[in-house]
Amino acid sequence: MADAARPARLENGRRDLTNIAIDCFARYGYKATSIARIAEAAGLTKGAIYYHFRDKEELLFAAVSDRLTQFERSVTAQILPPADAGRALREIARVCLDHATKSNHRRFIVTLMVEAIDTNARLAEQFRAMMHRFRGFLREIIELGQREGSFRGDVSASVAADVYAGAVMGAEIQYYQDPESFDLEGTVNTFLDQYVGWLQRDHPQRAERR
Amino acid sequence: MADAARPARLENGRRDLTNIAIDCFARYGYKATSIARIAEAAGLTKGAIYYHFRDKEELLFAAVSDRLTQFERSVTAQILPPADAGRALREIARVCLDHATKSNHRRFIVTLMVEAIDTNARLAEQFRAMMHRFRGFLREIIELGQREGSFRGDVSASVAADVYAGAVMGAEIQYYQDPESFDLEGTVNTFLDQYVGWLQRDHPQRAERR
Amino acid sequence: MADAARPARLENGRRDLTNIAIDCFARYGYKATSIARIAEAAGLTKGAIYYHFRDKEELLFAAVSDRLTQFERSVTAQILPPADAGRALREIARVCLDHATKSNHRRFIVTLMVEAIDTNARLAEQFRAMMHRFRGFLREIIELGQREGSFRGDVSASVAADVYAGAVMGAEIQYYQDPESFDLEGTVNTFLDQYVGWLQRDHPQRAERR
Amino acid sequence: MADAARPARLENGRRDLTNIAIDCFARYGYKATSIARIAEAAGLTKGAIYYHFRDKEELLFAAVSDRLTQFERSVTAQILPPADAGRALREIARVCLDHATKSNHRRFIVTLMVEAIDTNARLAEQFRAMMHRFRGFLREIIELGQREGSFRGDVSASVAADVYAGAVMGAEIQYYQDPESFDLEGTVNTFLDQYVGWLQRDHPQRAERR
DNA sequence: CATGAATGAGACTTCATTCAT
DNA sequence: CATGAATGAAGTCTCATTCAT
Repeated sequence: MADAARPARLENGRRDLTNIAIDCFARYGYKATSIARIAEAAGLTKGAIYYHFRDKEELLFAAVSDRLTQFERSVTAQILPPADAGRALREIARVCLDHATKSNHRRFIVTLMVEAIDTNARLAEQFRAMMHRFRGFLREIIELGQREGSFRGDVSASVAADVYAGAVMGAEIQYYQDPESFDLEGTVNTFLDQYVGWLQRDHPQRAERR
Repeated sequence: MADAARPARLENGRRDLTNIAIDCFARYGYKATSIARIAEAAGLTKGAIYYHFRDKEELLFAAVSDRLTQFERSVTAQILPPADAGRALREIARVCLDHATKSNHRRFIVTLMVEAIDTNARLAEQFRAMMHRFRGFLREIIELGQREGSFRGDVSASVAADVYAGAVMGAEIQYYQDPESFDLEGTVNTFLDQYVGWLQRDHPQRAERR
Repeated sequence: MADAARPARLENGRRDLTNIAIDCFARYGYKATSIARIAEAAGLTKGAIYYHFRDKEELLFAAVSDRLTQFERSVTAQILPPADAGRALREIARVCLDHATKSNHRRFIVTLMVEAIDTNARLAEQFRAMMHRFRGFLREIIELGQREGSFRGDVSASVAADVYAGAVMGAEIQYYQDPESFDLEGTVNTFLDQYVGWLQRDHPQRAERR
Repeated sequence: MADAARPARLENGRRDLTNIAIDCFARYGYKATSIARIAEAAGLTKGAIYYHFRDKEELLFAAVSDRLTQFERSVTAQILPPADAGRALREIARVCLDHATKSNHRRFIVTLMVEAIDTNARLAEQFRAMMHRFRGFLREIIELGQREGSFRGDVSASVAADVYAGAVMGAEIQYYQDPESFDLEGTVNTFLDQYVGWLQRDHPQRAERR
């Protein structure tokens, strides 16, 4: 199709392809992104893709793994060392919001995470694991705060982590759904105020019921 | 899902079909559910489906509308009249959890809500509107609490509603992702304690130091 | 679908339907006109059409027969009695042009006449017969002219009729193809001048040098 | 139609396919020719057709373009240089009759040309353009005759071209409609006698009225 | 007479995937 | 490594037609 001298667009095979692929996936959705589209975006033919990846699914998997790794790195990298647990929780939320608003990749990942639940077992497992690690990371921070004494000790760090993860993700989704009018930052900040306030309140004596 | 004894032929045309359809969609996902599959499940031929619905998309739309209406009804019906704002918020969450755990329809709806964002403009709009109504409903309850004096007046009822909606939805998604090991009820209850506690604290009458 | 009191649109079944049908056919073409479309245009349901006509094809056949009859009537009615053969030929052309430019029915008929050739044997036969009658009619006029002595006797009236029929039809088609810029009237008039001139020239009584 | 020995697999992709396709179209009509039929005739699968052509329509378009080009080539090739304008007009008619009687492709083209008018805008435009070129070609020949002095100068070369094109096409259609009994050659020859005679008659003084 | 529901066959089209060169 | 050509299965949709009520 391309005659004569076409500047070879790719140099390191797989890696470049996953980047291009996730771009396409993020723009059109997984199903609606045909191999042909990715191939075209990469300046290759479909056959070439199959040299690098057994499957469309494997391509997706690789692409998602890439992004996930990047995300996890950017969370842990910027947080450590978490001198102050409260501040750390705010930092993590900031990183999430950053990702959420700066490109559509994060949005695709979240979308896919939900989609994959009943669609792609292998991917679902990967996401499950990622969320598991994420919540584990949060839990550690909360436990740290508890050990430090800045966080109350009468709450399950584990459940608290779940609440946090859910609140941030739920806010994100509302934002994706309606970016024009949903105030993502305000919502998350309000949540953080309330959440961190709750964790820091030190009334072991005052039992919460139910 | 199909109630009791279905007499080989459908009687309520569209209505029955949307029920059957959403069952299939919920089990296999939208894309993976072929018209043929729905037709078979309904004991009809493909053509019959197209007699009732112009499109696969319209069938989805109708099916989703049905469910949404049902959900909204079950929320408003069981809540009104909301004598006590705090209790009302807990009730709503209970209804959501109920739907979330009793059938896969709700799960499908939530999944689809995310999927549709970049996939189906008309549906996305419907979900946007539904979420809008839902948050509006929550906001009214919160404002009621504020007027009653049981909720603090120094927070934006609107943002508070967003926080609530996000936290519940985020928890649900984590549960859908990992129903075996994610403690949905615990997470939501913990959130509610903290959230309602936050709303009830600090209102004029009740002095608070620090 | 139609509730309560709908003003019965049709009174004499078949006849009304053929009129409506040919309107649709002329607008969208035969294949592209579904029974549903005709039914809707008639304010009926598909089933009702099948009460009156065995087939879509029969409906077309009946509709075409109607039009053809009308056309033939309008040709013979306005021509008779053909005092002057030359003038009669001009009259006939005028009638054709009239039909050609005043509605899209004639255009549909011509289109269909060509289409039907390899598509619909029964219809093709009907058109063949119609053209046969038309050419026969022309031939008679020419023979009349020959007997009268106003037309030359050394040409086959039959072939002359064929030439005439073809020239008019060919002009029409060019016009249908490009109504904006094809000068139908001019073309046919020029043809008639030349054709009638040819028929009138050289006949025995009327000496002609060179 | 496919020349000589086709080695089980096609070699010239598109070109071969257009040939096979037009064969099918000419035999069964456009609508009645399914992609499956063409694929089978080509010894390929449906998918292969879609590799080469985006659409059934594009396949038709390509096939028609091919034929049209061939026709135009065979007209211009065999005519040039038109030493004698009168003879050239007879030659062109001969080429048309040749095409008309030797294969059903020409017949299909003419049929389609009429069908396409209200059915396929792009194709209609192509036919319009072709007819435009054809009439232009004829006009030039007539003008040549006029400059040479062998044709009378008091007629519009343009309208004369239209008359010629229509008469030949109209004769053809009558022939297609009834090949057994319609005398195509006789009709066209009679027309040519009369037409060329008319053009050659040099009476500027003898005005034709209306 | 007419309707509404349903059928069934077939059409077009898409796409992941394969493979010889 | 890469391409171009091809496959084959599946999917969505259309439509003439039938029939019980």
